[in-house]
Order: sequence, then structure tokens, then C-alpha cells
Amino acid sequence: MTSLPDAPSSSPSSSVPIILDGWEGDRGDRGPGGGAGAGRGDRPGPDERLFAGLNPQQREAAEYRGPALLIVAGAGSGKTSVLTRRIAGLIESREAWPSQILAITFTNKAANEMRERVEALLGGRAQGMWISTFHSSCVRILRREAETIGKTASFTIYDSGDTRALLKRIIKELDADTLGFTVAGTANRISKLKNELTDLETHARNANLSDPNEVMFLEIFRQYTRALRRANAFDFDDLIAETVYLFRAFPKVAALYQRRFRHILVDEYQDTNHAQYALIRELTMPIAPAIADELEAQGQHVERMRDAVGAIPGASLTVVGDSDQSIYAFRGADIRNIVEFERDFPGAKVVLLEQNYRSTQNILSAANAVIANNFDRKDKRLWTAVGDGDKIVGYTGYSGHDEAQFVADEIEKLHAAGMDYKDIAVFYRTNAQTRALEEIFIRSALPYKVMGGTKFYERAEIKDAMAYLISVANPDDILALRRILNTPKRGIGPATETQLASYAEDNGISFRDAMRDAGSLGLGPKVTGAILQLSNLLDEAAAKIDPANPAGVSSVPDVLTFLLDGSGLLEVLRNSRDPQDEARAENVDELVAVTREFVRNNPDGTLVDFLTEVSLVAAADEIDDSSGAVSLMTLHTAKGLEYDAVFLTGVEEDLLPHRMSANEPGGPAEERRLFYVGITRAKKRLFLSLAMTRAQFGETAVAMPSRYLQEIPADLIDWRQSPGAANGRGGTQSRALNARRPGLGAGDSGRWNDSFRAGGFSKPERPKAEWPNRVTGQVRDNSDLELVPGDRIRHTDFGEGRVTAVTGEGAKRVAHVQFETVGAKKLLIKIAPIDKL
DNA sequence: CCCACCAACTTTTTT
DNA sequence: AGTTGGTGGG
Repeated sequence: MTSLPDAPSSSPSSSVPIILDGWEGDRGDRGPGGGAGAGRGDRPGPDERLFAGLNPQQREAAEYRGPALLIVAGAGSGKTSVLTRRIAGLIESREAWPSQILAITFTNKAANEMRERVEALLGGRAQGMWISTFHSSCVRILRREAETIGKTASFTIYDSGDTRALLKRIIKELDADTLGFTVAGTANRISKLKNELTDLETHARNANLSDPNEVMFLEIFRQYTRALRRANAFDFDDLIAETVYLFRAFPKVAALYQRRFRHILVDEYQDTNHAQYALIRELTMPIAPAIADELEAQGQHVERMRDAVGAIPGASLTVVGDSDQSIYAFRGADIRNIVEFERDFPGAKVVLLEQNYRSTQNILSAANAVIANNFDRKDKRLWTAVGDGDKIVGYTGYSGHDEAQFVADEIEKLHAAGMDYKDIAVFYRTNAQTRALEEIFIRSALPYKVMGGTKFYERAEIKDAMAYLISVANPDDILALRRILNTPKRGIGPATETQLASYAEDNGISFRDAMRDAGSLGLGPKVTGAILQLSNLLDEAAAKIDPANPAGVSSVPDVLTFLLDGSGLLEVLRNSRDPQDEARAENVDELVAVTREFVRNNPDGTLVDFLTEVSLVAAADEIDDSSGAVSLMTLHTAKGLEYDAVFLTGVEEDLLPHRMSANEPGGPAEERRLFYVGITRAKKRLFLSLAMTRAQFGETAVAMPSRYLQEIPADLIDWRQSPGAANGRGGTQSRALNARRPGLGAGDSGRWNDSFRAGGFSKPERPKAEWPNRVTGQVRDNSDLELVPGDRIRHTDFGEGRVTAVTGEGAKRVAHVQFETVGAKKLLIKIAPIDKL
């Protein structure tokens, strides 16, 4: 830890930097150099301290100066080190002020990490630097410039759930479902259009109006757009697209940012979509002499930046990416952005980083072999100097639960051998796969944390509480108002809601004003009173955060508590007899704690800042490195992370590659990249597992080994139980890797089967009859079971064993048991299927 | 307007 | 399997 007397080291680097700051730290043209055009000559000599430890390619990437630089960074090649040193070098050498740097990362977590590392390199001098995600950066710009495009700075950000809710209303109102419109499909289509920067009018012009389907879609799109505008809201895709439109429509506004950001760095460039690409293009555009004149007339310091003809040259652009890790095509990511970078930015310098500092050679060889099957790629081979390491371990379970048990057992072995839980991760393709894993992990008393999935902020009770806050911050947000109108129940049903809406429509007032005027609607006294009470509550809360309030502005937790008390939301949950409501009340309490934490990290943070932060949290942001738990996540969430040991589960056909990807062009290749990303997260140990049968929709379906398994040289995998060996249950299907599968000729597949058999596998350790799907459906409560070391017990799956120790308290009491047949296990006493003998 | 019961659908990945 | 949405009686 560096400690400088002048550095406010208490800076909340762990929180997302979203405060609407001024242009502090920006010293305009008195700044060092002009950015891109600055020559090397007037720069102090290279700082050996900064670049120590970099290999020649890394160093070149960190030190190169020019208008455009593409760093092709293979997995684990130290690109974050390069980026942070590049930024630190620019500042250290006084080529740029911190405020002239814009660094875009994929997640907030990556942004925070980068900020911390830059600060560590510079001893804290990173104030004014923008290091954030595309979405966070755009929100900052849009809030600043909201009035220019007819919004207010307190606009709401609609997440995909909000978008779906809104579309559902519209589709229902238009009876569009009879034409085959689904919420998901429509949302997807609109999202695609926005990512392609096709706005409503453009799309309407090109639409085929003789197709009733097209006409209906246009109508939905139109109503959706209008609803967003009226609600003073943007959806996720708008954040990027609207910023681009803003820059294109208002060159003077664009010039402010073009002038400010002289060095733009973009991480994970292979996953940018067209809108993000366009945004980068706008930001790196030179400023025309006439606009520069205007900036100067406004008192902006620009004269030292201008070139011979009076223009301000475009910012310098650095992008980092690896087309082999492009896994977001489904979201509009366009691999061409990185493949055609040299064409888009003529004169661009390209640096390749191929040395891997993360994984063992065995892991890298497997990764290289897999990705080599994607044909239209630049060949690139990762290598490492650390040696072969352990073999990859493979396992084929009889069921998803058996597979999960294998994972749990191996994790315990690793832990016993000294590996921290937090250095272990379990990956899967779909969130649904967490169920079996969680059931087994809970039973095994294995500490774990699920990243993403059903997120905290997606829970109904949290969305309810948030809707109260949103209604206060943005009274135009009808979606939020509708949500809280009858939550908790206060007798305001759909009929009343419709009356309020049409009253607002008829009188040309907002829904919120209609609520204030509920007395003139001629509703029953009880309903009228309920509406007015809610309306007053919101008004009082709004007064509490009004900057003009002489009593001062209340903090976010105070406003939230006020709303929770006034609405009775929390009280209703507490008094409910539904046992799940207890947990919901705890979640709401947790939200209050979150707001407290927010205020601690952002003393000047406003309610809008808080809402922004919440809207933009990603699955990967939740990862807390200090927690001593195993991390469970999807392969997508895993991107950019690394772990000592990685378990890649469900390596089966229809799961990886996923069934849904089969029809999509480039689907199988993208799924292969996903597999590649998963493999390359592992530093020391890699485990690949699959199951013979997998439960889905309550039915148990037969699963086949993934085609990608064949692509790994057989001698790299040590199969504890190979797909070829673990057949027999039911006997109708061959488990072997050459089992009939579309798209694979029978000719070459026997070889694979043989190699798996030759690869050696031990006999199944346990009698299979004990296994199939016995885990679910057993509700037990052993809270009263008293166990002491020495007791003998019987477990429904593991047989008999002796208790060696008991740890933990209350509901979390854990028995350490030495079983006769399966060895040592840890069991959560409360729910383990055990009996004392 | 509220609640209880039954039918249908879910699961691809996410800022 | 579990949740969500629709329907019908109170």
C-alpha cells in the first residue's frame, strides 16, 4: 500500500465512480502535451520502475505512441498490466492529465480493479480519470446533457426486466400475441435495432408496409419508444445509442468530450457492438476548426491543442481484445470491429501478446487444440514458461447430482491440500444448472457463492422498494408508479389504475398529477384516501431530497426508511404468515444496508447516483475476493477472471454447445469460444465434467458428451470415469463419445472412443444404483439431532460412518464424518439425510 | 378487489 | 420442479 501524505487514500475505490462530478482536475490546454500528436522527444526518459517486469511485446504495447494501437492479447497474457502501465506512463511522463484519460472496461469490477492498479502505480494521482463501463460513461454524459435531448437529469434506466414489463403491456393492449409476437422476441428485435443504431424512423422508412407483421412490430416499437420518452426513461441500449445520436446531432456537445478525452482505451474490444464502435468513432474524431473556434470563444482552453489549420486532432485510441474470446455476438457484438481495426484506423499499430502467465502448459494445449477448430481465425498459439502441470481431470456422472457430488468431493480434496475456497470456481453454461450444484454443496457444507443468476436487485420485494425510490426521483416514471400503486395492498386495483390513467390522458396531465388530484375522480372514499395518502408520502419524500429544502437534504437511507415506514411495505412482510416473507423482509433490510454502504462510499452521492449504480451492476461486479467461498457462475460471467482451480461442468451436447445455438449462424463457433474462455480461466487445475442424464423441466433426459471434448488431445485428460465407460444404466444408449450425433461421420469417431478407453479410467467408485436423482424431494430437519465425535451414523447415499468432529453453530452445525466406503465428508447436520445408529 | 386453485411454461448467455 | 398467470367464487 502506498501512502502519500497528500493522497486522500480513503477514496472509495471499491464503489462505482458515478458521481456527477464537474470537470475537476481538468486543466485544459495548460495540460502537458496535446495527446495523440505529442512526440516522444519532450517526454522524460522512460520510467524503468513502471515498466519493470514486462516482456518486450508488453513493453512495446505500453510505450507505443500514435493515433491508434491494437493490442491482440491472448488469454492470460497480462493485458491489464499493460493497460495500467500505459495509463500510468502517460501521466508520469506528463503527456496527459488524468482527466484526459477515458478507459472503458466490460464490467464495473474490472473498472475498479484497473483504477486501483493505476492509483497504486501513480501513488493516488488518478482523480478525474474516467475508468468505467460503456454504460456508466454514457449515463454520465447523458445526465450532464439531458436537457439538450429533452430529458431531465433524473431519468430512469430501464433494465431488461422493466423493458419486458413494458412490452408485455403494449403487446397485450395491441393484441399482438395473436400475430405471434412474444415479449422476449420483440425485446430482442428492438435491442438489435438499437445496437445497430437503427432508430424508429429509419426502420419505418425501410419497412415493408404490406406485411401486417411488420406493421404491427412498428406499432409496438412506436408505442414502446413513446412510453420511454413519456416516462423520462432510457433502456440499456438507449444509453449507448442516444449518446451517439447526441454527439451526431450536436457537434458542439461532442466537441466538449472530444477535447477532453485525449487518450481513449477500450478493453474487451472484441465484444463491442456497432453502437459502441460508433461511440468510440465519435469520441476520437478531430474537431473542425470552426467548432474549435467556438470552444475557444466559450472560454475553453484549446489553442495549444490546435494544429496548423486550426483543427484539434482526434484522440489517441488504444483497444485491447482477443477475437477468440468473443462470446457476445448474441448481444450484437461484432467481431469485425476488432478484425477490421487496421482498416478502420489506417496507420494503426498492432502488437501481439502470446505469452501466457496464467495457466500450465497442459491447460493451454487443451485450449489451443479446441480453438484451432474455429477456421476463420488468425492463428495464435499461447505458450507458457511454467511447465506442464497436472493433467486435466475428467469425470462423467450418472446424473447432474452425481456430477455435483464429484465437484464437491474434489473441491474438498483441494481444500484439504491447502487451496483456498476463494481460489476455486465452478462454471456452467446455463443458470438452471446451479440447482443440483447448490443442493449438493449445501449438504456438503461447502461454502459457495452464486454470481449473477437471480440477482438481488431482481427480487420482487427489492424492485418494489426501488420503485418507491424511483417514483420520488423521477415522477414521470409510470412503470415505477404503477408498481407501487397497490404494493403493499391498499385496495387500488387495475380498474382504478385505468381510471387514473385516462383521467391523466383526458386532462393532459401526468399520471402523478392525476394521483394528486384523485379527489376529483369520483372514486370511492376509501380508494381516494389510499391514493392521496400514497401521493402525499411521495411528495414528502421528494421534499426531503429537494436541494432547495431549507432543512437540508436527507440521505438515501433516510429517504428509503421514510418510504418503507410510510408505505408499510416492510411491516406487511414482517406480519405475513407466508414463511417466505420473512426472507423478503430481510432482503429489504439488506437494501437499507446497501444504501448505508453507498452513502459511506459516496458521501455526496444523491438518490439519482444510487439508482444509477444499482441499474448498472453486473453479475461479475458482485464478486467479493475476500469471501472464503467457492464461486459459481456462468461461462459468460467468467470472462476476464482467473482461478487456481476451475470446474467446467455440463460439457454435454445441447448444453455446451447449447441447443439454442444450433440454428444461429456462427453459433457452434461461438459456443466453442465459450468453452475456450472457460478452459483458459484455470491457472493450475482444470476439471471437466458431464452427466449421463440431466433433469430439465422436471423430466430426466439423456445427455451426450459434448463434441468439444473430442477436440482435446486424449493424453491431456485423466478420466476418472470416462463417457465411454460410464454406460449401462438403461442400456439403450451408448455413452461413448462416438454415439450417434448429427453432423459427425461415423468413420472417424471410433478412434475417439478408443482413445477414451485407452486413456484409462477407474471403475465407478460407488454402486450406481444408489445415485439416480435421489437428492431432491427430501425435506428433512435434523436441527434436534445431537452428534458428538465418535457417534456412528448412517447416510442414505454414503452408508455408515463415524463422526470425527462437529463444528459450527445452530442451523449451520457441520458434522465431519469418516465413511467406510466413500471416505471423509462434511455434512450440514440440519439437512443431511442421516440417522444416528 | 382479493384470494385460492389450476394450467402452462420454463432454460442461453447479459450490459 | 417450480413459478407465473389466468380464472372463478367470495
